[in-house]
Amino acid sequence: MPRTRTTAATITPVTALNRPRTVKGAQTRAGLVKAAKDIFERDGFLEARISDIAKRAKVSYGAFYHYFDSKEQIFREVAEAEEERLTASPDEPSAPDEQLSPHDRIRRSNRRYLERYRSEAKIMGVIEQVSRYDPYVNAARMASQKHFVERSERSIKRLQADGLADRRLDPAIVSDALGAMVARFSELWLTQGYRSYDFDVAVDQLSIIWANALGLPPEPLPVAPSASKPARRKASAQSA
Amino acid sequence: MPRTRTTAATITPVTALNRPRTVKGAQTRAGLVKAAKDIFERDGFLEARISDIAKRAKVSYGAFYHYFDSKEQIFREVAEAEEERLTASPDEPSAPDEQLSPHDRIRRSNRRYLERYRSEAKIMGVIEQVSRYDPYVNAARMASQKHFVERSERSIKRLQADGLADRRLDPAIVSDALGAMVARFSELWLTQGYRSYDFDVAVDQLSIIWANALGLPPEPLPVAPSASKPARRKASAQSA
Amino acid sequence: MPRTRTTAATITPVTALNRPRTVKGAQTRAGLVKAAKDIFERDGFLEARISDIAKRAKVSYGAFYHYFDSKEQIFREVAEAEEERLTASPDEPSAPDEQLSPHDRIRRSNRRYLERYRSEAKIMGVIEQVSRYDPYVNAARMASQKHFVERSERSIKRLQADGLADRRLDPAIVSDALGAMVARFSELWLTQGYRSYDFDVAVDQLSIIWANALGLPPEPLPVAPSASKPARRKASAQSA
Amino acid sequence: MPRTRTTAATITPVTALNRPRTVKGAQTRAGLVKAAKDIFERDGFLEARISDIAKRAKVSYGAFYHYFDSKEQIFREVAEAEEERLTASPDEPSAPDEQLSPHDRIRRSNRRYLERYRSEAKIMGVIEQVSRYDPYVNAARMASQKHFVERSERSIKRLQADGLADRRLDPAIVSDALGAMVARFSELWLTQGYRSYDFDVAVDQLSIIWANALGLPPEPLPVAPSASKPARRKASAQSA
DNA sequence: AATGAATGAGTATTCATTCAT
DNA sequence: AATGAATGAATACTCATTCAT
Repeated sequence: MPRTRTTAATITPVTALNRPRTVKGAQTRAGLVKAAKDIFERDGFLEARISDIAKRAKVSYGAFYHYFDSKEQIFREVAEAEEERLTASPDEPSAPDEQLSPHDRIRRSNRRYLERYRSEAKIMGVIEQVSRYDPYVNAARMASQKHFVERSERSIKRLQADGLADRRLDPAIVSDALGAMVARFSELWLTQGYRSYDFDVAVDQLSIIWANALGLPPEPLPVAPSASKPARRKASAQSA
Repeated sequence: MPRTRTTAATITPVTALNRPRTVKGAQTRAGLVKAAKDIFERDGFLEARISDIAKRAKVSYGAFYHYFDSKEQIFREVAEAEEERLTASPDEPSAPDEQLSPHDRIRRSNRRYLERYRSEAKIMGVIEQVSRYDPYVNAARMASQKHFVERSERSIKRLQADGLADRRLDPAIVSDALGAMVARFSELWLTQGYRSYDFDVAVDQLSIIWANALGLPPEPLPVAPSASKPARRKASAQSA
Repeated sequence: MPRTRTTAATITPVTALNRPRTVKGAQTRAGLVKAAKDIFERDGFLEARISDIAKRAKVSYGAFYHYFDSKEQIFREVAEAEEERLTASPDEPSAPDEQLSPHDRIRRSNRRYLERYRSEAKIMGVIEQVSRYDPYVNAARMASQKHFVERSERSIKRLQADGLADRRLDPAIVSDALGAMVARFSELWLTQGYRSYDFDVAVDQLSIIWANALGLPPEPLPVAPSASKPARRKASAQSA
Repeated sequence: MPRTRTTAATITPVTALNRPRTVKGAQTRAGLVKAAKDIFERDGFLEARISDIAKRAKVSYGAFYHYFDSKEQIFREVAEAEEERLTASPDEPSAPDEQLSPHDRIRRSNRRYLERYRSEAKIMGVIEQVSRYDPYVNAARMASQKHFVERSERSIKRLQADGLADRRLDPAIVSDALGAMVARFSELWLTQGYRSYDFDVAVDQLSIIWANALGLPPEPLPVAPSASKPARRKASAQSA
């Protein structure tokens, strides 16, 4: 097929792709994946040319097809790697969850997501695009989203059981909705250049929305003994 | 150029090539738009063929180009019509806003959005797709989103001024975020078949999240004077 | 698919080919078929290039695909036309069959076949080639062969019923075998340049074999009253 | 040139690139030939992939090219082996030819040919295919055919000299034609699945045609002294 | 002897768009 | 207004063959 028709129907190809069996082969393959990501970031999926990928990896046209079946396939590999990165456990063990207040856990989780999204914003934008017509990429996107949503869902259930969260909330829908909020907000803000916010402010605001939405009791003030008006906290939060 | 690549750079003016000057011409043009929508719904933007559109409109190849410059252009027209439909004022004048409680206004607004999204879910899915690579369509999508967001923003400001909404909230970010939540939740649920929810439950839950997020004071019970526990309200809210 | 893989599995394509709807279109299409035959004769099927066909027909690349789906398809059309030519009724009504002796009918039939095969020997050679890997072309080849075989079969049955042909013969197998003989002999002689025979001699010899094979009684001498030795006839037959 | 088009012009010498010098090498080479035959039988020549041949022989890509120049070359070797098998002298010395009647010799010869063709029908079909575009394979096919034809030709001459065969027959043409008949009938019947005949019946019928064609005097009944009607012989012939 | 990574020329095919009628 | 024939640029993909190890 001379022209890639990005069809949902395209099922996994018959031709098995070659797994590299030597160190050199593994390097070549890795180089292709790296090059592909660069090209996809630069040109988007549709405009990306296999020839450009091969050229940037400094290998021949054929080398590409030695390891990959198609542009779709290498993109899926790039996308999967990104989704894994997005859901990976943090490198530093950090404070154990138990020590943190619900508010802090929400904040930490949102910050982490936004930081990771931002650091790979360009390719995330392309993944968002492709996920709308490649069911495979969409599945990977969904799997990653599910990771966050299920964590929220468990957390919401626990908070409800503890009498800390609004009992009217359906944990499944609410975690979907809040997950959708963060994901779409990230895309809008970080890949589509829609308005520009201060990073810390955005983290803070999303976290307030999240905590409020769950109906969490007001957060005890971090350090100072008194100070009760919410309006005051705003400033301190933004400066964080 | 025999073939237009769907390039982000291609931003042609909206002006249609030929405005029909006769009744028959207007019919032909309208038939093409109608046919295009059907084909886009069936095949998506990338897979849609001008030939299929012309065939379905029962006109020739050339007739298409008599009225439209390109596939992009006719899609933009379809997309714009949808966005307008989404943001249109309700047909029935309904109760004046002033009469409604903030909670009810939120609920009504969410219900209207979800209803409209659902009734055209198929083409909305395609618009979501195309908006990721056609800046013009994206602009239309954003304009429609802005419509909702700005309304929320004004509303949040007013509620904050009235001491009814959490003052820590930045109205701009929050309205963006909540708008993102509803938009993305709609897409996930109504076009990507991700889980399936009861329509009324979904409206209700999104509205609770929204009201909670703004920190609105608890809603007075609709009819009965007493009954204070939130848990009880759940049932009545769902039946709304 | 950038490279034609001549696969037996290739089923009829989904894309309907365009039927010409104007006189000009019909001319273009016919020109392509003519050009294709020339190119196939010159280069064989595998080596033939669509671009060469289009060039020779003095139309663009796209014009080819306006009327045909693939190289296979246009070849099939060329092949079918040849097979039809091979089995077509003679232009001149000629002497009615009833008037002819069995020997003469055999001779006339063989002559006609060989003449027709010879006049299109080049393309027949290509058809023989392609019929070995394109089941569709093979089917056309078989259909034409069947035409001759069934005629022989009926004839053999009649001759057996009349006591003129060897009753041990199974009409189906024998007509297949004699049909195979003439077909393969034609290919060997006329397309593969295997030995070179005088045309009339070849017709005569094949016809003698055929008549002998059926066990027909000796043919009464054409003109002369006596002369009984077969050997003598040879000369006169060859000169026919 | 990275890719050899199967061109009629490509006539490379038979000399193998590397004759194996060790036992192991000879095994590898033999394994490749065996694997090649399997793959050619399964996929045909055009669809056969060197990679599949190497895989089936459980050796690497490079090993193939250590022993063979090209796909053409290994096919030629496979084809030659088949043609040799087809023309090989029978294993059992059998009754000396002199003892057999002309009818019996014809029958024995046809039976042997059909048996051998049938036992390797799959690869014979591929050889028929390739012989139409590889002149080298065609030459091998012709050589084998010539083997039979020349034997027939000598036999016909002898029978004519003995007054047993129709003197009008030109031994060269007739042996070509009858050889063509048996060869093509075999292909049609045994590789193309055209009708299906009982093996013994087919041998018998071809032999009757052959004997009749030569104008041999009727065969004396095998055992019994009397019984003169030809029709009766059919049964006994079939049981042969 | 053997491995398998790397090469890259060669071509069918698509389909938006133009234009003569 | 409408037809539909004609255009042709653009590219993914194959796989025989080479070659460094």
